[in-house]
Amino acid sequence: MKKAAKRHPQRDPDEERFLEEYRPAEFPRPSVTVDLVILTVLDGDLKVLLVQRNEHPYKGRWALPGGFVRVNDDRSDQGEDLDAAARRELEEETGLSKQSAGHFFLEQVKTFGRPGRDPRMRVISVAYYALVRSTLVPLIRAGGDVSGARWFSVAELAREEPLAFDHAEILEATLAKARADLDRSSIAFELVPETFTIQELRGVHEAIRAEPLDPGNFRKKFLRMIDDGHIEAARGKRPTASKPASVYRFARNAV
Amino acid sequence: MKKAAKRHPQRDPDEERFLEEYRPAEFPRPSVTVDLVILTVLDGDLKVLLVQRNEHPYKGRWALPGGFVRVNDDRSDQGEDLDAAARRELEEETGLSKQSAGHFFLEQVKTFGRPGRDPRMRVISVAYYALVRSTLVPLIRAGGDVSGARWFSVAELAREEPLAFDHAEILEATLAKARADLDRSSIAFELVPETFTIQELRGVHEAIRAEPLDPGNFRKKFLRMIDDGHIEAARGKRPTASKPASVYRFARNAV
DNA sequence: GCAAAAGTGTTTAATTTACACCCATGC
DNA sequence: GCATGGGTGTAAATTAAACACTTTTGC
Repeated sequence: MKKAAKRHPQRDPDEERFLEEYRPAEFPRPSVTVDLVILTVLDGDLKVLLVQRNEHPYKGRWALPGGFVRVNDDRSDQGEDLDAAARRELEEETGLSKQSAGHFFLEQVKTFGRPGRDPRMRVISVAYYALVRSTLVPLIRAGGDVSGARWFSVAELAREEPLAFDHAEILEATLAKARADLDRSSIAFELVPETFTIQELRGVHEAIRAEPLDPGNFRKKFLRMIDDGHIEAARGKRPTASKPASVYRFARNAV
Repeated sequence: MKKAAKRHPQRDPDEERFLEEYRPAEFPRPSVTVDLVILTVLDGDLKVLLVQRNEHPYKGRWALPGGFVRVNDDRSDQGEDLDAAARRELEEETGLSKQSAGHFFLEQVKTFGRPGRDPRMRVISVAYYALVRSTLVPLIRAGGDVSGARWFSVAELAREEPLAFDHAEILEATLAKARADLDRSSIAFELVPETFTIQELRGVHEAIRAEPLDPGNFRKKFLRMIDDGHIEAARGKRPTASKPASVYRFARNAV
């Protein structure tokens, strides 16, 4: 990150004067929020964290957690970055801090701004999705300062109660992106423990794609990832209902 | 589109009263703009439309076209949709109207909101990319009301003058998305004429991926798309430097 | 012993990649 | 006639998909 003062070292005096005298125009502005789709895979089931609204509008409905992006027009401090706002919301909502729980996967999905999506005022919302290891889930209920937060199975959500605002649409777009990212990026490793078995990783893939995968074929793909250096063997075995399984680790230093 | 009055038919009187009395909070709000990455393929070269800034900041630099999203807080009219704002900008910038030139491909890329990206004030910008057939390009110069607009070869841009704001970053993210979309979606057809030859389509792929493709192998993939019903033969031949080539058409009615 | 899941192998088809080569046309 | 690029074919390597089978554990 560059310091604010050094951001435009090449600025000429003419421009300097322009900016000193500049006053933001009086055009109406929208509110801007970040909405979070926080996902985890628990018992082979894809789950999303929702909060219940206790104010109008959509009072009583379940909604994605989110909040306003902190902004202002001071030249020396224009507020927080979008990513920072999302990360702040994530930590507030889960009660997990970067220190206590390592890094979180967090990525922008899309921005939603249909007029009328919030009846109170014009709100434009930047949607992010976060992936949380199921090993951290038990910590969340304890730490979260927002009561009325609950994990919902994504599969069951469809036929349960409708979500607030356009959050069903946001969730849908996020799932589509997550499914696409699954093949192209390493997001699956964000949802398994530090070390994991082949079947655990397969479970994550199955949960996100919402369809079963052939264990034998998945294994072959997995072994290929070992050859490519993306995955490496770890020590120990994982006890299962039957034969104990070998555990592996994601090789962060991609070849 | 639903009518505003019917948007929440289920709203209860309690909520109705809440909304009547609701006054938007006094939190600072950012300006929100849309920035457009307008792409075309001309002579096998990927090009982007830029405008020269004639005001501070970044006076004289080249920038992506863009503008403010029109918003307000009236319950009956909260302003225009993000997609609509992008489409309006596109039509203003190119001088092409939907009527005169058919539809345009236009899709959201990502939202950029780093503090300080605009030194005047806090600006959050939703980036879109548009694809324009090269057959329409000649119309653009004539119709565009913005003078100082020019097509730049994307390949050459890197070593030419730097862009205004964070527009180099926006362009980079857009190119990455376009390359990813190329395999998964039918964007290539947005950049060839209504009927096209195999080589013309290959030229588009090569321009976006910035690398040559084997003509024979590309042909096989092309023929497979015919088998799948995505492409169909069209009447006529296209004269070339040598043997005339068969022309095809994109089958909109995907099977 | 038996169920359950780990782990292995086989077969077929489809796809990718790297080529060589023929053929029709404009000049 | 000959260069140019359209159009065709071949062979190896990799990947996807379907499925049968063997092994090791807990109970």
